[in-house]
Amino acid sequence: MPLIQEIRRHHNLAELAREHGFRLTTQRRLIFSILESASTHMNAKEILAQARRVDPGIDQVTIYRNLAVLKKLGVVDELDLLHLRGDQHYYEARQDRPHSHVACLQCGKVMEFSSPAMDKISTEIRDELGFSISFMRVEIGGACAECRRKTPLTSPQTKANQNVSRSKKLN
Amino acid sequence: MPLIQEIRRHHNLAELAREHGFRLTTQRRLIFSILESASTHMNAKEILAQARRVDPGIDQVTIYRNLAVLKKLGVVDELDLLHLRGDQHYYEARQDRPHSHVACLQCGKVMEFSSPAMDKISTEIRDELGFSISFMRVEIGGACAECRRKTPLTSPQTKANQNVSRSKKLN
DNA sequence: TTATTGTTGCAAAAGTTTTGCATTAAGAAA
DNA sequence: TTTCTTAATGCAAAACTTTTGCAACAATAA
Ligand SMILES: [Mn+2]
Ligand SMILES: [Mn+2]
Ligand SMILES: [Zn+2]
Ligand SMILES: [Zn+2]
Repeated sequence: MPLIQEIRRHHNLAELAREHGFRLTTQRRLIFSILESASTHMNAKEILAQARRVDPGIDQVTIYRNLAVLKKLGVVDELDLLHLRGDQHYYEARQDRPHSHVACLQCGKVMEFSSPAMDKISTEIRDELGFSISFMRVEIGGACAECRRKTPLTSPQTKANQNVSRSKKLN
Repeated sequence: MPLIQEIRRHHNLAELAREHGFRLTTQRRLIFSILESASTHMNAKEILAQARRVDPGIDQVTIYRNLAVLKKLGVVDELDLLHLRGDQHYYEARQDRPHSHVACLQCGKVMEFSSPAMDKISTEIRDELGFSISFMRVEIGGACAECRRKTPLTSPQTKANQNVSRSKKLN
C-alpha cells in the first residue's frame, strides 16, 4: 500500500471536511477508511459490523449520519444495485473514473464496467440540458455469462409455471 | 388516445400474463393502466392513492405484489430516482426506447433523456461480458439549468457554514 | 358449472432509516 | 495549554416502507 497515496487521500478528506465545517471525528475517519479499503460494495449493516471490530461502541446511527456527510463531500457514492439483497443501499469510495454496475440477479455477483460512452452521456446532458451533474449511476440487471450456462432460475412465482410447458421462464 | 394502440397494449398484457401463468385480475389491470397513463413517475403510495379512486377497497399489499409481477413481465420498470422524496422507489410503464433519468436535487424535477450512448453501453456489456441484460438504469443527480440560475441551496447541514465565509456551498 | 389454484384484503411482523435529546469531544480562540 | 462553542455521538424510541401468514375470493380451464 503506497504511503504517499494514503497520505494524500487523508489529506483530502481532512481538508474537505474543514472547508465545509465538518469535524474529522475518529468515527468519520474510520467509516471512510473502511470504504476506502473495501473490495466490495457494502451496505450500512456491513459497514457497521466492520466498524465495530475497531470501535465496538459505534452506533448504526453514526454510520447513517456519516454516510450522508461523506456523500455530500463527494468522497462516497451511494448505489442502489437493484436492491440485490434486501432494501438497503450500497456504498463505495468515489473512484477516479465513473463506472457502471452490472449485477447478476441470479448469483448476486456485481461487476464494474467502464466505458467512454458514460462520459458521452454526461457530456450530452450537461451541454443539451444545461444540467450540472453531481453524480451518475448506471445500474444494469440480468444474468452473467456463468449463470447463463447453468439452469436459468425459475424466477417467477408459484406452482403454475414450475412444470407447465407453456409457461416460459422469466428473468 | 389512439384506440388501436390501447387494444394492442392490453392484448400484450393479457397474453403475457397468460403465457406466464398469471391471472389478469381487475386490480392488476387497474394498476397497469394507471402506470400506462401516468405523466409522472409514481411511487407505491401514489399508485395506491390513485387506484383507490377507482377501487376504494384495494390494499397497498396488492400494489406491491402487482408491481413485482408487472416488473417480472417486463412491462413496468422500477426506478430509484435517487430517492428524491423519502425511501420509496418509482415506477413507470416500460417505454419503447431506453432513457436516462436526470433528477434535480434542488427542485425535484425529473427529466428524461435518450441517447445512442445508452445502447452503446448495453451492447458493450453484452459483447464484452457475455451478460444478458434484463433492464438498465441510468440515473443522474445534480442541478437543473433553472435552479443553477437561482441561489444555490445551502445543501449542507447545521449553523457552521450558513454564514461563515470559508464554508463553501455543497451540492 | 365445477374444480383448481392464483390473488386479494386484513392484520401483524419485519426491516431499514430517522428523530429527540443529553452527553461528549473536535477545533478555534484565548 | 486551557477555555469555549457547537458539531457529533450514542441510546432509545419513532417513523416509514415493504413483506408475510392466512382465510376468503375470483380468474381460468376442464
Ligand atoms: Mn463500484
Ligand atoms: Mn433504491
Ligand atoms: Zn450470475
Ligand atoms: Zn431544479
